[in-house]
Amino acid sequence: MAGSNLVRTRIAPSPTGSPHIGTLYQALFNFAFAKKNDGKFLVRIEDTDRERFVEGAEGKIFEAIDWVSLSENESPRKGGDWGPYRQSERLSIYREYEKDLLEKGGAYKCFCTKERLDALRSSQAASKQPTIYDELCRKLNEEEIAKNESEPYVLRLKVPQEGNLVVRDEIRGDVEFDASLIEDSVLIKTDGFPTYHFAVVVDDHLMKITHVIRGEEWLPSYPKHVLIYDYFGWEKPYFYHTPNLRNTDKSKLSKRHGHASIDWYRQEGFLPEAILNFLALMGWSHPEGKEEFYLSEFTKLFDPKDLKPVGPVFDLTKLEWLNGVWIRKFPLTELKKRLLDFYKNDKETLEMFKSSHIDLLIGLSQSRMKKLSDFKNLAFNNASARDLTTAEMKIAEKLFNTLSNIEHSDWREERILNVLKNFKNTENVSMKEIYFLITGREQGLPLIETMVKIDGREQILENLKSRF
RNA sequence: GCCCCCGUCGUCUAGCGGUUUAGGACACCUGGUUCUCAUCCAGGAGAUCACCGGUUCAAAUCCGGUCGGGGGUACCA
Repeated sequence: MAGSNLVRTRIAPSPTGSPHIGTLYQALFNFAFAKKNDGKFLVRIEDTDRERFVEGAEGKIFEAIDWVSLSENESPRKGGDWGPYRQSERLSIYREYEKDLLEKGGAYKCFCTKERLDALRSSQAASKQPTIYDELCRKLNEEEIAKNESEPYVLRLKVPQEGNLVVRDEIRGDVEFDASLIEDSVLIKTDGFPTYHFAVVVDDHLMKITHVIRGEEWLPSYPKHVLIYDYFGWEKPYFYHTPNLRNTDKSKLSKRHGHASIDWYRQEGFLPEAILNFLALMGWSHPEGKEEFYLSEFTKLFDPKDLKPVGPVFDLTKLEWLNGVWIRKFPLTELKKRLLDFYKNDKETLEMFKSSHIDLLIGLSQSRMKKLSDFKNLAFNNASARDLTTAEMKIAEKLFNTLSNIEHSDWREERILNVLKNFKNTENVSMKEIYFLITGREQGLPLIETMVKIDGREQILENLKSRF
């Protein structure tokens, strides 16, 4: 490819809001494939839309990339040989290639005003056949080009008026388009900024991208990109159009219907490992049918051509399960680190981490957490779920008396267990009820261990007494 | 409307013409372990492979059509 066998991939996010989970999805594939081939993975910021530009959004994209450890080799922040990596800083480059394209006959200047364009486009014939509209427009502009030379214009791609355009997608095979149905798209806007179509091609070529792995929403405009490559006489990279992640109602994963923002997953206490693992399972499957694997393993196995073209529904329930799997997989020290980081802005909870029992609490919570956010409630919430009924109060009082009979020095696990079992039989109550009486909760950390190692005799007795 | 892509349990998927009574995972249900819950273990239910037609001795697997879903149709990406 392009005079070198070094694989180079990229993601090209737009700084238009909080980073989207779909960006991570693309990043994962591009990162993995580059790594597999000892290539380079880069991040290019596509900030050509000044209307939708959001200050600070770029920083959040990199924050997300760092969070999941999909670190890039080249980018605006890391630099590289083929920068700048921000499109807004490449305007002069596009201008240069505009001239080139014009000379090669691949594009033309269009001086049409918005009004004239709308009129052309809305004519009945043109609305069905862009070719007609394009033809009119080309003719008008040819006549006017000399006298309008100083007026603002738009650069438009010259799409053939007839014939088929066949493009190759490495996942689906050849895809055929009718050229007469493709509009002469705008390549450079009046504000001097390029549109996506022009900028991607120029940049991917200049940045020596060998494999373009991008969302399937680009498939319909793919022939335009190919046209540009061909006009320039450039070698094309391989293209893979990945399926889009879907909401439960099958629509494209959006902020409206689902959880599209990476921030949300982070705030909920999902682990980067689990998210990546889960994302890898969308459209791809492990050759041995494994469900849980490390990024490093995925990186060795992944080939974008194995991707399924079907848009997968993003199933939060399975992600939660997988997150639990990863939480259980961690050694205690690692889990503690993650927890500490997760609660770093929650002063009150952070204070609780100073408890001398913290390691025990984490250990006991580990198999009971699906998300890091579950820990707080599991380990530190002592509030009763509800008040006791009068019948329960009677039993609670008996239980209190029974427990009180255990001497402080005898407050050991096996002793308590025996007493409780005995109580259960004589009073004909279930262990579940006893658990509730003592803890005030329907479920939670193991009862006896917490009674001995965490709360202690006095605390338990005091709590129990307050309930009746 | 037009163009393009897609269509296996509710969801993620295996399957690439015969080894398939279509396999695994999540979720769900049952049982076991257990001081509650969870973990863990064992088992169960769940898909006429969207539908119709064709090719073939043989089709979830190949072809065509229909329907359904998604995406695109911007001086947004």
